Amino acid sequence: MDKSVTANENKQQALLTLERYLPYRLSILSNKVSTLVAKSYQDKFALSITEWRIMAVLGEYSGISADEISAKTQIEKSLISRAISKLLKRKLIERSLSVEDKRRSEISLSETGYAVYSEIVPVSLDYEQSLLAALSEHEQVLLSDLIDRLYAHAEYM
Amino acid sequence: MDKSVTANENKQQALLTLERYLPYRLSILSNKVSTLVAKSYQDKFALSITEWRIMAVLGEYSGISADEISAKTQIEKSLISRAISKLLKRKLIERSLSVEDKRRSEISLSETGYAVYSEIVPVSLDYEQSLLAALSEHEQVLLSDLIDRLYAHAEYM
DNA sequence: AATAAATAGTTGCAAGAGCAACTAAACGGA
DNA sequence: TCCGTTTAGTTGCTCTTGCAACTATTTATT
Repeated sequence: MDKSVTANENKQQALLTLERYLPYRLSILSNKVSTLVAKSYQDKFALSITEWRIMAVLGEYSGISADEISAKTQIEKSLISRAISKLLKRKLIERSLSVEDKRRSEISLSETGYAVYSEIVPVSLDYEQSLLAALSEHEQVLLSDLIDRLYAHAEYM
Repeated sequence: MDKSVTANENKQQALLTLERYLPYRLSILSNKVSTLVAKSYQDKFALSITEWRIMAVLGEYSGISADEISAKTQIEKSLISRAISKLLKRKLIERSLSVEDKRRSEISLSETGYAVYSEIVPVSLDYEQSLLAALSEHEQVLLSDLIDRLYAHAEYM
């Protein structure tokens, strides 16, 4: 018997074809895309995806707390805490304690951090664009919308 | 000054909004979906996502090698190797050495493994369906197509 | 046939991820 | 004001992930 003949051909069993299974396909697409983009800055700046995402939100929102970074990046707060230590050591970010709430810290990009940020952003956006070049303008908008709705629905489930 | 005011409002810098950045959005959507689906079988069968994916391909292709599983699941071969050991210990799969090629192993679901597989598949498919319920039939087809094209393009890059 | 190159699978190791326990500070009643 | 609860952040621990080195076997080259 041929090894690659499906095991289910004579069975009444519902068949799950992994290659067609949405959660799986999302996962490998996401993985491929993330590692692809990460390569564009890892050699030059030695930033992990987590670290880069933290810097990305800091580029947008300066002076926010670790918890807010966690919320915006969806990265677990212990990971944020450790990544922040690293970025502080490398002087890419700065931290000060909030006056009103001494538990809270206020984090922002340092001069160097902002320079790095400014260099990576265009590269990352270019990468996104060349990825999306596979789709028409209209399809890009569509995909964006579908992702948002799927996410909202998944969150709700 | 308001803490949440953007840091870039007065600068000529291209802005990367993480929440709108495709690689990021794909990543959190994929994560959300995977962990959601995983929950549906983890309590009952204590299978990791990796283990479940291996069993899923074995349900389709019986008697394939570790390398072929790796190719089909896109999971790194060392992870496959370790997952296989675990599944063997739990007697969910069986392994025999190929006669023609003694390096090669031929892996298939055990009786128990197939029983587990048969129980999980419908649950997983249901989950996929309830996820996709957020989209119309037409949109589902569309999404599927967009994912495929993006993936093909990313692989090509 | 002998040796080099390629392939299947395993294992070591170091980094990443995530849960949970913990400290310190702030808040919210009674 | 006092005490229980919540919140911000850190750290310990464990499991996962992924690269790279390694063994065993097979294939290719001369």
